[in-house]
Amino acid sequence: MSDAGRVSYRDIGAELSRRIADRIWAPGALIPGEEALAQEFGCARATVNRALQQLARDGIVERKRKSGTRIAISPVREARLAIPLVRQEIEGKGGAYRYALLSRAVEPLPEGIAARMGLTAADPLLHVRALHWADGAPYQYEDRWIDLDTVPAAGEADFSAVSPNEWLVSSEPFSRAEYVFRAAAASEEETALLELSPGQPVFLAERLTWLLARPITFVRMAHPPSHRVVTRL
Amino acid sequence: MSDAGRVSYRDIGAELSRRIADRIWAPGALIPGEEALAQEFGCARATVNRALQQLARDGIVERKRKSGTRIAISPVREARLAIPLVRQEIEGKGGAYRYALLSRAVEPLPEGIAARMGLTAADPLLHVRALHWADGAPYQYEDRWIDLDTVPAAGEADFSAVSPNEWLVSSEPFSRAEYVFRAAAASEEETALLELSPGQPVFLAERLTWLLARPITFVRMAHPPSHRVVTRL
DNA sequence: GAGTGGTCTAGACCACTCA
DNA sequence: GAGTGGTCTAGACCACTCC
Repeated sequence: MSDAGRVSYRDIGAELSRRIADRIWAPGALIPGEEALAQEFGCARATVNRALQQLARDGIVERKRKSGTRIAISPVREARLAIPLVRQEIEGKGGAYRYALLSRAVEPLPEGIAARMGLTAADPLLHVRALHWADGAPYQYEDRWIDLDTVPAAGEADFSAVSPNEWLVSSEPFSRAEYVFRAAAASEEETALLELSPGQPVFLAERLTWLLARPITFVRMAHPPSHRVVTRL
Repeated sequence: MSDAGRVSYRDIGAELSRRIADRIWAPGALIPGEEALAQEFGCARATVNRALQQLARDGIVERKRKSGTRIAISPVREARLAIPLVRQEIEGKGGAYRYALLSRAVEPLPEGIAARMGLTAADPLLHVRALHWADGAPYQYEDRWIDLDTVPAAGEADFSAVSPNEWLVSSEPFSRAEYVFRAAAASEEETALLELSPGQPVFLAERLTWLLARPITFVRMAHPPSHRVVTRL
């Protein structure tokens, strides 16, 4: 037995990727079935299957039963975007993290945010505003609304030491979220808090989180224009 | 045999997720080994393994040989960001797509971009500028540099009918790409082309693509502030 | 050394989809 | 109906890591 020569799903994935890159199989082309590839590589079909499933997850190929596996025409590749806590994000870059609570009050929900959360405007929600610094410079202004019906325990938390970001993650770990990234002109408040010059834009990341069908929190995170969101594929 | 009652890796993933959500296993906790879970669920270890690998990919658990599997303390969940072609992006939303080439010339590479591409400033590269519309409104201004040493065929393409975006995707495989999202004040050119009011910001997506160690292309895509990048997790 | 996850195999049956 | 991928099994051995 050639134990050392055992074929791995990585080997197969690499070889298939090479063939695609080298245009041996052009975009749109149908490639051999799993059985045939297993024979060619001298391995079990399950091993080929695993390699192909990975390529399919990465958007390199498209698979359909009965039809077979094709090279994706336009590689709608998916980027993976890690979304850490602000503190981890800053400390991960070697920066010094500082946090301060700006305000905390139960207030009526503004209409625009109510619509996005699927709630009624003027419903009372917990409104928390906070600022995060990296190395002494303003890094993120956090403007958050929390539904106390869904997360009653948030009513007891005072957020002066632990940011609502971290508090929520550690108390409600498992939920569905939607992120929106966009650019906007900085409001007066944002200009002041982030120490911007007038007219500078902000980078906005807005996150909406649900626990099952109930909204937990909506947060708007404003960053100075030096902010970068980086991803690789 | 209860064929209908066969246990799927999805069932196991769902049940484990439920236990995590219900805090039966708190963040940081060590969960039973694969062997034990396989016995509990009455299935093969491979099935449990597949479920756990998926949870690990999603950042829900962390696995280490010998140590076992733990619930992730802070779910640094990864968002998946689909990166389609501009045309697909627009048509996928039901919009009418239009494209026009603005300019195409071999020019010396500006210093800032040369540094990011790992090239020497003043190297001659193909500079292509183009505009993409959705439903008659400017959607994206594309400002692209292409390394003709790596992609000589681009010298023959005229890009008047097919955007460089689509041409490159369908003719040149790439091995690695890096995206940067950020906000910036619109330049005069961007203000004019995207039909913005003075002082409005733009949303920038910059993409750098390599074939092995060689840079293929750098592109800066500027969108009006109405643009949204949306992702779920 | 020993425990736990990582991977491969050979075979089987199922599920979807095309013709 | 038939072809192709999707999944599960039972068993085996390997690889990493903690002690």
